[in-house]
Amino acid sequence: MTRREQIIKIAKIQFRESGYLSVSMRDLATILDIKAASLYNHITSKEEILEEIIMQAANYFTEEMNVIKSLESSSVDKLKAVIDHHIDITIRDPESIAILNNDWMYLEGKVLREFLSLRKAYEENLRTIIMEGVQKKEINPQNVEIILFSLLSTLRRLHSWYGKQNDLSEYQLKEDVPKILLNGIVSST
Amino acid sequence: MTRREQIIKIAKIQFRESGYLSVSMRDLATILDIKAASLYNHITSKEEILEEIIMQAANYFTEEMNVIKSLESSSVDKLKAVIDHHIDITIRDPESIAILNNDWMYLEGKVLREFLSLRKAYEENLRTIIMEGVQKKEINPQNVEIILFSLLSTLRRLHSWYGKQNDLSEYQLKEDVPKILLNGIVSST
DNA sequence: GTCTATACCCTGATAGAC
DNA sequence: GTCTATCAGGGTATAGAC
Repeated sequence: MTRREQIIKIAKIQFRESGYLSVSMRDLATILDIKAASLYNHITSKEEILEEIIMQAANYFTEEMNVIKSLESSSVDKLKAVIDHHIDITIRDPESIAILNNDWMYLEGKVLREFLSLRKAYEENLRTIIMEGVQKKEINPQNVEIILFSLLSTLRRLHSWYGKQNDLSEYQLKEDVPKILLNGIVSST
Repeated sequence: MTRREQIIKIAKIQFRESGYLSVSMRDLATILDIKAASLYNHITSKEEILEEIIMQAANYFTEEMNVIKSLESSSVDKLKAVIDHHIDITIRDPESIAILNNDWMYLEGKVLREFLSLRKAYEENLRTIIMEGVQKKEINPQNVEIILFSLLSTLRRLHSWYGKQNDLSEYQLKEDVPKILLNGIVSST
């Protein structure tokens, strides 16, 4: 692992734990047992670290959404694929997901605009899936925006309930989250 | 309105917009058209402002939960009451809710411990309501932790979809959010 | 109650020796 | 590639005049 990769690995852990603004370059350097100035031989700025972490995750979401869009499945199966994908990436890389969701607003300029564009496109694609499901009567004819909001709110916070102590297990996430999101809570009998 | 109340009112708006750490005392002072030093005649520290905003909201949640606990209703009606209450307070005071959910980790010492204690008790009470609902077969026999997580994730992010432009309306929140959270998305016909 | 002036600390980042 | 030394700027907060 290169020094650069080490820096980003440590930054992921620290940013997730304390937030981007609360972690200083000196903090990162101390953990790596070097001086803060030495970090700048491997990265050009603190923000560059944030950009790399967030945009890598954002691009991954975009790619997966493009795959799901082109599936020839029912709308509910597409929704299920979106949910499964969120769960998978949350289990595999909870730090990146936490940072993407908590600290994206500290991106600047062109990168911020690019991030917002990807995010908007992702939401728009998910909205389309839901709308088609309503049209085909696979999905209850309720407010599409609320369904979108409720789904994304839960999926985007998965990281905060996974990967620490006495939290949800991988099995629980994969088995029960899709059921509850799609089928609801209240018994229909 | 006293100067102190003015300071807290401005702080609520700014903290919600930019985050606690990104708003400086100089920022608050500039908006009030005074110098930063003058703020300290009305408050003792920046953190005191945060504490007042968050603990007021947290105590309010606690009081409401105590009312709901003692209702003689079905578990589903209690859940509905919890959801309605979140929606009401989000509509009435979105700034406080946003700050509570985004910036509670910047509380320190005794106040932080008090906050975490209230939060834990709130979750425990909600967990009990869900468990009783499962026992009485009002609620689907699925993982209680997942139901709790999914519900709280959505309710705690309501503020981010309300109160800016082209977002959810008050009517949409009150009408559709409870339905979707309780009854799910997928058509059961 | 507000001001000016300032103390003190921490931040991201750079220059240049080794 | 890491170091020491340092800079410029921003942060919270205080002292004391008015």
